Amino acid sequence: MKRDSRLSSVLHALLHMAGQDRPMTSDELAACMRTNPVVVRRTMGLLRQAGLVSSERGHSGGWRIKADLAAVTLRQLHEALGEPTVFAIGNRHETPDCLVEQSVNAVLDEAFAQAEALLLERFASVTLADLSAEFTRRFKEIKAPER
Amino acid sequence: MKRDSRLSSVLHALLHMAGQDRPMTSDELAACMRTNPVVVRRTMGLLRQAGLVSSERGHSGGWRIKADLAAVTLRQLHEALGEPTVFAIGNRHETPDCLVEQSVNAVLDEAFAQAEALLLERFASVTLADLSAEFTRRFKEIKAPER
DNA sequence: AAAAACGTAATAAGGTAAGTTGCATGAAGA
DNA sequence: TCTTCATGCAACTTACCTTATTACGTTTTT
Repeated sequence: MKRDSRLSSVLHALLHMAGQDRPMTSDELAACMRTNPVVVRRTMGLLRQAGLVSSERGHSGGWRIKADLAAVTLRQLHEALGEPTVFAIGNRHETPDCLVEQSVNAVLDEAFAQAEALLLERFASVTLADLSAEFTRRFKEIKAPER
Repeated sequence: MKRDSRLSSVLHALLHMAGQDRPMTSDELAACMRTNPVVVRRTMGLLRQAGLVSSERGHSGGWRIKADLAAVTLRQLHEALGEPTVFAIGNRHETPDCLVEQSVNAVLDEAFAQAEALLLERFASVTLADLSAEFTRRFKEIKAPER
């Protein structure tokens, strides 16, 4: 199954943008992420709708982070992307007539709901600032390994 | 996104089989699940490889549950199906060069790993017997509602 | 005016689960 | 033994979804 990698993509993009003072263009971000600038616009457009980034057209235009890095959680980004389906596994029929299947669905749904709740809770606990710190930590580790 | 519904399917099938003394044919199961008998054979074949069901050919052949209902967990079934990918969301690149992307991946992977662990733990805690009991409960509730 | 950038719609490409067809094989019953 | 009913299996098709691409319009700066 083809997995939705937009959350991963926008995080990558936002962290690169965070290190810049000037706006970054869709072409620059696309080059970073090995994708197409139109895909970048489409995805970043969703973040703009959520008020997390802004875009400017014309010369020296591009994308800018609008929010405080410490105030943006992965969960907000997930929501900005339209809360895409989390699981690649699911029930065969959503509202079956068969009582057996209803029972199966109920039990599976409960398990999936718990796992999704945990995932979203984890997402809510991580901010862009945290990610940035994680990057800094890794960067230092590479420059001064085996301390 | 197209979701893998085989776990849901086999649970449905197994519960129907559990209520029967005779083997059930792929055609019968396919009719229950509104699918194709070949799909049933493909999926049930995986359970047979795991030793959970047996199949017999020819007249009065079909599928039978080999194991004790109380001894088979959803997790075992998930494993029998080849442990299909749980999440519909994932990293853009699995082993990126970019240190930023590595950091993003690491944090996301951690969250996904926790959620998957919880899901599998839930799966491990539910047996076919539990599902059967859930069905019985629902069945009684319908026959004697608002007690 | 030209160049650089985003905005958006429409379409193609690529991958995966599920569905379908066809034929071989084996077991039971007439 | 012959027919029927069942699984086994391979090959192919269909459906759907994400991502990529193409094309054109619009806005802003130089």
